[in-house]
Amino acid sequence: MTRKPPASQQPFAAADHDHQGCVDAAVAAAAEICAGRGARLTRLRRRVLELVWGSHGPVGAYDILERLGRDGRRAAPPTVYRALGFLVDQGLVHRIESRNAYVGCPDPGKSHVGQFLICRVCGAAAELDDGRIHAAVVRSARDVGFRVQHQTIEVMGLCPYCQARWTDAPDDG
Amino acid sequence: MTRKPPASQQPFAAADHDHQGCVDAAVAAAAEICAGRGARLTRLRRRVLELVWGSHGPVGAYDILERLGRDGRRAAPPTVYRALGFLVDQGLVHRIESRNAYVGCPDPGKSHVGQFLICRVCGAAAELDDGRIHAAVVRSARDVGFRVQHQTIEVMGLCPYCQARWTDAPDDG
DNA sequence: CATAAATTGATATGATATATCGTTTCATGA
DNA sequence: TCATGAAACGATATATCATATCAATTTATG
Repeated sequence: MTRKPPASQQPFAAADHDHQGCVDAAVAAAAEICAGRGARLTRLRRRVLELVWGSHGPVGAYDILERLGRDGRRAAPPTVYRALGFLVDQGLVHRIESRNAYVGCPDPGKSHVGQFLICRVCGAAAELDDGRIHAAVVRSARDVGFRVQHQTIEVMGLCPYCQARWTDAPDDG
Repeated sequence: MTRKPPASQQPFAAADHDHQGCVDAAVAAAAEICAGRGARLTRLRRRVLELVWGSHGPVGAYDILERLGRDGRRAAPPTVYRALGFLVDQGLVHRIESRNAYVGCPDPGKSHVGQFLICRVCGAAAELDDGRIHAAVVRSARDVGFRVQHQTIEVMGLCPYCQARWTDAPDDG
């Protein structure tokens, strides 16, 4: 190991982390997963995945579209949405409903029902996979006769790095 | 009591419930809350609230716009969004992020950090206010150094009434 | 009533997402 | 190799959701 651990091992990445390592790890993991499933991680899809991983925060589809344009590739919205759809279907990317945006899954081999923590200051997102939260939701739903199929859990607040500089905001627990 | 209990006392309303009672109760509660705060529940805002309460499911802003048009009132999108903004600010209506839609709060005097259960079949939404879920999220976030400010919890699945007729779907817990 | 603030109307535009159909690429087998 | 069908992609148009801006109206209050 000559570089810092990838994001998959830390909920929030430090400001000075080796982000290219995150991108490379995500692409490598995606390639392996797709190969194992016979799913085609085409050049376009790989590029969109890289662009989603351009930061640790959720990225809008039109941001990706614009960056594709800078590559010299002429792309229209359906091109991006189809690629994102593929990546979401494969569990490589998650959609953040409260932002209409997309974020890379830091551990696509495992969780696909995660909870997202999103920093209001720096925009970084962390994905948790806390079985206690999941179970608490299922249990509470069952108490009222509801059968859970999918959970959307998106939490806004302050990441550890931003709390140090922004400590006057009210919290919620 | 000559009518069935309003939705505020049942997480999911039966198909044959007295829905006008739900609407009336919501408007009455809203009027009382606004009066107590010096907030103005104008005719437009009251009408939008009624339209949000047109069903127990989330309603889109443009659906409300169209229904306002049927009233004979000429309305443009900002009119609806401003009214919805007021109602959301007052805690009378909640936005469902995963649907880009709005649903009436069945108990606006109390919870404003609820969890939503939304039926995939009939579209009905129920609002929970389960402190255990809330606490589980806050605790798990705190474990990774994250300070929670707002939680968005939206759960898709099958309501009790629809499960009886649609029991072959996979669940998530 | 005068006035200022709040609300609403009206126009334009921005932001996000999908339907549709034609073309290209790719895996597969004759 | 190359025919073939399926998958992916390009391109155009349009649907859907939301806000910026400024003018007109209504409302609370002195």
